[in-house]
Amino acid sequence: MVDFKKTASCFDCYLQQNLFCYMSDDQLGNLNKNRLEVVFKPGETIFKSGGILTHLVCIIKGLVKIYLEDENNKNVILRIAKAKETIIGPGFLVDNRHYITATALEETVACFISVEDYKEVMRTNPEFSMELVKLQNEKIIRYFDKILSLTHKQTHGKIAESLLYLADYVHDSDSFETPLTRQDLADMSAMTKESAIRVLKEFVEEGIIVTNNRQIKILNKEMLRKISKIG
Amino acid sequence: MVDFKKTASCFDCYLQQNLFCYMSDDQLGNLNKNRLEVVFKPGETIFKSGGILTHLVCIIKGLVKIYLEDENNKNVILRIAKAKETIIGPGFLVDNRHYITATALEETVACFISVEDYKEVMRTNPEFSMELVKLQNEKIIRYFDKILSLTHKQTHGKIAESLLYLADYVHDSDSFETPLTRQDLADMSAMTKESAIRVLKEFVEEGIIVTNNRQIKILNKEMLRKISKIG
DNA sequence: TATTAAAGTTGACACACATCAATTTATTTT
DNA sequence: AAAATAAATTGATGTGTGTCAACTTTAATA
Repeated sequence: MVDFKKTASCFDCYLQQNLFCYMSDDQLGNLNKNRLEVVFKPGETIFKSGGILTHLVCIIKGLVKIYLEDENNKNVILRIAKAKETIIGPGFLVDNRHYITATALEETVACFISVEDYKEVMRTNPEFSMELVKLQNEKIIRYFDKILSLTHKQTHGKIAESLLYLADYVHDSDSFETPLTRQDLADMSAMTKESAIRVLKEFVEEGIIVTNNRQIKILNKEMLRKISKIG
Repeated sequence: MVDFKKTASCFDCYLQQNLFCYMSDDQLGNLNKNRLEVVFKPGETIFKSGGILTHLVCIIKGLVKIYLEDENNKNVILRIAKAKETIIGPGFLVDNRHYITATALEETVACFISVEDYKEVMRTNPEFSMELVKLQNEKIIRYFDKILSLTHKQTHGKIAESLLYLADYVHDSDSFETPLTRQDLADMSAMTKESAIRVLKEFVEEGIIVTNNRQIKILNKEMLRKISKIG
């Protein structure tokens, strides 16, 4: 029997998340049968809010912007997903609709796994299901944090938080060139792009960061943390 | 063997949620052994953010305010839980900490079921786990809605939404006496109590609602929906 | 390289909402 | 029933941030 754990790169991702580690070769083989890989160019939509959720998406390579859209074309960016993450929209097991939109920020390779296959694994593998509940709960914790900061903090605190998120989570460095536009930064922080630009400018003037278009370097991280904390 | 489905009132709640419907009498018996019921008076805390999550709470009777607290004692009310609902905090299967605070709004009877017992059921009952993922995902969908309205809508839209929530979900009537204070209404809608009061006053002046302290009657629901929609 | 489009930047202005303070009305306690 | 506490209300005021418009810079396209 083929060792899918070695041939299929998306399974590497799952294994790293402890999601598939209790799975038999039979189960993996079945998953592998229907899965498919797609390459997305920057700006392309992977799936769109309102659409039908037929597959779960595992990111093999790239960076993905995950956001909410409202009626007035105003967006809230929930998070930036990286390689080895699986995007499981909340429509899964509910109404099989997408509530979030996912677009590629850079060239992205995504692996699509059928919802039905996923459900079959859940039926036969309790550990897998528990891991899934855990993953969803971790997301809920992040959303709680987001709700608090978007509602209670003002512009400086919110931009500080977004910069820390980019450095610590997305780019893994205090000096980075981000594919995010100023509008994206504003959508992450629930404000207008003009406000985002003005706050960034102030941070530069105060020597907290240096910017050159999308190149951002954090000089005083402690201060950013403080600003983020006090709001 | 005792029919726990008939003797233990909290199991009625679970059965109504389809959570325990696939469970054997053995499994129910085990759950029943450790469970305990507690009565809370209005204003009393059922569990507190930051505390250890040792039990899941099923509300048998009453009304519970579930909210987030930040460092500056500002709260965001996420939802009002009613009888027959189970409160499963996101710390479950993650770090066993509470991220939300739950307080009784009226006399409330709560049934506590041990986290370990719950996990045991998940291990032996895949349908139960899937139902749990579904419940968590339904919550995430609601939180997405909340994030959008709290960040994009202004005071009138947010209060309109809160009033509709109270009428349609909490009190099941367009005319109700709510245990929520004006401060609570403000915390639900992410604004100050003064703003909440002023918006309510305008709604009264425009003939959309009638208020007498905590007694609220919706006169023009269509208008409320419209205001909520346009923000 | 010229041309067009998109993204970024800046300033002037308006206003929605928070803040603060004072007062009235409810609710609880003695 | 009186006193004390908590909740609700109202007005005056300040300001943070959105809006609009003009302009500059960068990136994309012909």
